[in-house]
Parts: sequence; C-alpha cells; structure tokens
Amino acid sequence: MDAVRVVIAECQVDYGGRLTAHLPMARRLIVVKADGSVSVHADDRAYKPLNWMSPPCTTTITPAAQADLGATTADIDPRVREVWMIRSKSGDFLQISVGEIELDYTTELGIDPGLRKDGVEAHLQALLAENPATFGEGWSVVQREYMTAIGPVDLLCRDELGCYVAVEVKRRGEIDGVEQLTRYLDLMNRDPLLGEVRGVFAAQQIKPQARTLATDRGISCLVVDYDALRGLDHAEDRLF
Amino acid sequence: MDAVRVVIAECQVDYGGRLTAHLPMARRLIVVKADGSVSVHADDRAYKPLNWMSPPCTTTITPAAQADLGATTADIDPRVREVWMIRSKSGDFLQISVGEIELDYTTELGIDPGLRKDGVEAHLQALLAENPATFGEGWSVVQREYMTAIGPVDLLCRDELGCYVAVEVKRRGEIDGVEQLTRYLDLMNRDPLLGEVRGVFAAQQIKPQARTLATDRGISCLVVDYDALRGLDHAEDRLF
DNA sequence: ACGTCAATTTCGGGT
DNA sequence: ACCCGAAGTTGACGT
Repeated sequence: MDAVRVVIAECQVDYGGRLTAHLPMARRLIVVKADGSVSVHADDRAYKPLNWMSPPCTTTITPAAQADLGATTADIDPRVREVWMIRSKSGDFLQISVGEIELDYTTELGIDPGLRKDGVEAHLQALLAENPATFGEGWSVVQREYMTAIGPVDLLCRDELGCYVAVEVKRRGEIDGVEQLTRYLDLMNRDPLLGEVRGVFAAQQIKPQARTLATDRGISCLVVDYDALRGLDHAEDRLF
Repeated sequence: MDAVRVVIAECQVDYGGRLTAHLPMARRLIVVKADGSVSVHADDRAYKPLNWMSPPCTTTITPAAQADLGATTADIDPRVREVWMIRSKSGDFLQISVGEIELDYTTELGIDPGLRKDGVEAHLQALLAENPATFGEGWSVVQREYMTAIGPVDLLCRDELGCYVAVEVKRRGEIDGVEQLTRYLDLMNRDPLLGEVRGVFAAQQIKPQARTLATDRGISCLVVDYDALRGLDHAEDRLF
C-alpha cells in the first residue's frame, strides 16, 4: 500500500518493547506512511511523535466489539471503536485504541526526489584536505580516512617539520571527539614508523570542556571557519 | 494559534542554517503544530521528516505573485502558489514553496495528558540503589548521582571490605559508557579521602567491545536482569 | 549482519 | 542560558 494515511482521532496508546509506555485517551494526529510506520503526535514537541513504530512492521485493525472478546485483563474504554495492533519482528508492539475519528485521509505521494545537503562534516573534511595551510604554513595532507586498527583517522598530515599529525574533524567539537582522537593517538604512538604523532582537534565550534580536555592531553584545537574555507575553495576554482 | 494544521501539497523546500539543504518540487505531507514547528514528510523514513523547523519559530506566508516581486536571483517555479518562510531566532530558515494543495485541514487537539514511561535508565539505577546486594554480599550504596567536577557518578558504593566503588549504570553498555566511567575513576583516584576507587559497569546488555575495554582497564562488568530486579522490588513491597 | 560514527540529532534535567 | 547525558535515539557507511 504505497500511500500516506493521516488520521485525527481520540486515541489511547500502549507501547511495549525496549521499554513500556502509555498514553491516556486524547485527541491526536496519527500518521501511517507507505513504509508501514505509524506515529502518534500531539500538537507540540516539534516533529517528534509521542509514540511510534518504525518499519518494518505490520498493522492489524480490529473492531472494538471483537477486540472486546479477547480482553481478559481490563475493561475496554467504551469510547474505543477499533484497535490497531502494530508489531515489529523484534517483538515490539504499539497498540492504538482509536475512539472518535475526526479526519481520515489517505493519498499517494509518489517517490520523493530526495534531499540534497551541503555543509556536513564530510564537506568540512574535504575542504580541510584541500587547504592544509589552514593548519599552518608548510603543512601537507598525507591521507584522508587513514585506517588504523580501531578506525579511520579523519586526516593524517605532516607539519612544517615533517612530523605526523592526526587531525580529528568535527562540525561541533565535544568531549567524545577528543576521546576518539585520544584513542587514535594512543595507538599511533605505538607505531615506530610514524614517530611521535601529535593531535589536532578541528571543528567549527569547540565546547569549553572539550577544549580543556584536549589541552590537558596535549592536543591542539583549531576552530575552522567553514564559509571562509568554502570561499578559498571557490577562489581556487576561478584561478585554475 | 493552539492547533495543528495538516497539509498535503506539491512543494519545494529550501533550508539554510547549520547546513543548507534543498528538496525539489514533489507532493508531500506538511505538518504545522501549535508550537509553531513545521515538518515536511515523504511517505517513508518512519517519523523523521525530510526537512523541518524546530520551535520557537515564526511563519510568514506570501502569495506567489507578491513573492515574485522580490525574486531577483531566479525564476519562480510557475506551479508555486504561495511561499512559506519559517524563521528561527538563530537565523535558520525553511522556505516552503507550495504548489497545488490537495488537503488543508486545521483542528484543535488540546493539551495532551502526556506519556508515561517505564524501563528507562533512571529506573534501573533506582532499582540497583535499592538492591545493592545485586553487586555482591555486604555491598552498600553511599550515594546516587555522586557529584564530581566532571559530572555525576551514577552510584557510589562500598564493597564488602568497605572500599569505594563507582558504578556506571546503562541500559545498553557500550564503549562510551566505559570511557565515561574511566574519566570518573581517573578523577576520583586523585582524591585521597576516597582511597582507591574501583569501577563497576552495570547494564542490561554489554557489548563485547565495551566488555573488552572495561576488562582491559580493570573495570568489572555486571549484566543486570531488569525484570528480576523489578520482581525483587515487588517482593519487598509485599513483605513489608 | 555487525560495528562505528554523524545528526539541522531531540529531549529532559541540573546548575 | 549553558552543559551534560539519555534516547524505543535514527541513519549511513564500511567490514
């Protein structure tokens, strides 16, 4: 069924799976997408639903009269007209007890052309790789995504003295990124071929605690101006 | 305006802010909530919209004819009937160029009674705090959320010999949790008042890599059975 | 399939 | 307001 269904109705919701959750009866927006996913929204909390079921999952709709026959645990709310049971393969379930329905609209949307993004971490890494002078005069990039046993280092560089430097690139520099770079440096500094490897933590923004931790570990911090870098990039495009 | 608005329409979307993104013209589901948030959905990707604007933000709707007057950069798609400009205070914007509208429905949902959850990390921590024998005979809990300079340790305990033990509680134990506990232990072991502090990593599930890293650092791992603990809890309720 | 890491993460709680 | 950590995180990518 390749369509979206939008429902506004009184409903009560019970979820069981990685946790259990309950929503008392109230009027809400229910969206069923072509992928089978179901989400239940209140009129706040931005785009996050109160409760949901991710695809793949299957929905079974039962009239309240029949659902009643199987109900042994508790009385069914008399307002309930039908029960939607949505199950995933992992055993999660979302039970929506639907009362009065105010809107029930189904339509086809077709395939979406998809989203084009610009400005994510990968672009920042690419721009830095093309402009190693951002780190300092005489710096060069040895390799992007330099593989180690525990994962890829974003940029492996050499400084003006030829010393290796591992660069961790983040859009927003937080403590996790420093931990990540620390793990790489610990490993790389056991490799005699590389000699002593220094670390640079490069991000558009660096949180104070991340900077403190980095400094404490002898890692340099570099705040990168994405727009300026992109400008450099465009300037080069014009020159050559 | 305390209401939800559900629109199904042809639209093109342009976002600028922390990154830039573009969606070509296609039929989509647009949801405007009472908090002012706007989200644009395709019929897949579960509950995540293709693009959105989080509250607080303000929406200005302009008929295409007028929007055209201000258009200097590019021709406006002739299918566009009105332009929604949604702006946040931080300068992010979401521009939705709306074409043919298939559905436009607005209604009040009222205040939602809200979601009740059970089984999150806080509950696991509370159950462990009430049942320190889970860690071992003769263990006691000194404090929950024991504050350190770099954040709160989930549980500070004493073992059967009276030695301090820092416990990190997770629903799912992964490498980040081990790093977190390691930072706490590094700090606490500099405090002469505590003496030597050991570490315990307690979770419902522990990933192999997390276990390996923990063991390597002298941190004990404990897999906790949430249901059994809850059972203990209920048993106690009945006994006293 | 699993592990790793990014995300316009979002969301809630504390200081 | 910022900072921190949890989340039913979700999602993409590589092994």
